[in-house]
Amino acid sequence: MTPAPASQPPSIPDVSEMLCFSVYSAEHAFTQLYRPLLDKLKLTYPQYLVMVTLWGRDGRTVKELGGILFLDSSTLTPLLKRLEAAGLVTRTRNPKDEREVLLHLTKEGHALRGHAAEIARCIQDAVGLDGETINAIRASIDDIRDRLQSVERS
Amino acid sequence: MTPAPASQPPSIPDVSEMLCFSVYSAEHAFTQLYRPLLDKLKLTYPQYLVMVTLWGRDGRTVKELGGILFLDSSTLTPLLKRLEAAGLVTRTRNPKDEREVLLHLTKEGHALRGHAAEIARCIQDAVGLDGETINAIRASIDDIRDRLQSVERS
DNA sequence: CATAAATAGATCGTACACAAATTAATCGTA
DNA sequence: TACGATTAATTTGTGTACGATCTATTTATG
Repeated sequence: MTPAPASQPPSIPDVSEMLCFSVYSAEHAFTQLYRPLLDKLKLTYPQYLVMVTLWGRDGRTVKELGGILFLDSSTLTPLLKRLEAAGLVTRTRNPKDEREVLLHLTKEGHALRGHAAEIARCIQDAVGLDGETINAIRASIDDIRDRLQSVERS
Repeated sequence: MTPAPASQPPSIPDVSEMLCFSVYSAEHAFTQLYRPLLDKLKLTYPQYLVMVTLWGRDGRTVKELGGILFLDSSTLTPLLKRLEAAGLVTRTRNPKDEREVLLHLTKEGHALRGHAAEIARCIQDAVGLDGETINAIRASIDDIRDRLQSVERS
């Protein structure tokens, strides 16, 4: 007597064999690895991504930032208010178009950049793969993301 | 005359060139693609992952489920209570060890499995890559996840 | 067998993440 | 130029996520 009839009608793959779960769990692993490193800077991982974007270029609008990070303003507004409260960024309305909010790094915000470079090195070491290999994997993942996004829009 | 002095002291890569961001944004893209499909089942994406795990095998503890999905009880308890309230799972203390909570699918929980198979097909189509290619990428991502996790533990 | 240590869940506080609704400013077109 | 449509950001409500803490139960050790 078998303990259970193997599996009901439509067979669903094991969660560990699903691509979406690989991505989901890898995302968790990155977040967990970043957490103790970012704690020293009093930044969360999404806040860090925002800071990286602003270190690249200052004076962007919330909309532009959201376009880069694929985040909506309802996520960014409270996050940016926390960064403002922490003294890392300023949020000012664009005088040319009062609908827009311009984001600028403060002196303290710029100063964090140095520590962030160390963190990037830590993460590189943790992944432990050469740049060539990482770029190839990154290209694959970006390809999948773009495919998913093009379906979303259709 | 260059428009800006290239970059301040330590150079941080563009966010779009960071592996962690690829994973982060791909995760978003999956969530966004799943959302309208799962809305029909009144499930969120993390709830769906829990259901997939339970469709694979019933009667697990919260601990076991968390081990598979890399989630802890403070995330799973409220999520499972919502699934219970939706009539999809039951949560009962293990009489053999009252510390544990056993998770079982209800008839309604089992019934959803059929719809889920359709969703899996939709996602496959969205990715639009053959199984061979997907498996290779999945292996790469899982490898990175495992590397990150082994560093976390050390 | 009594009590300390370990374990499994649950609770609480903080911070994303997003849909839907709201407010304010700008644009398009008659 | 008036005014409806569009746009940018904010607010609100729901649902993850997780660290820290707490409770209840089981296990280990004297």
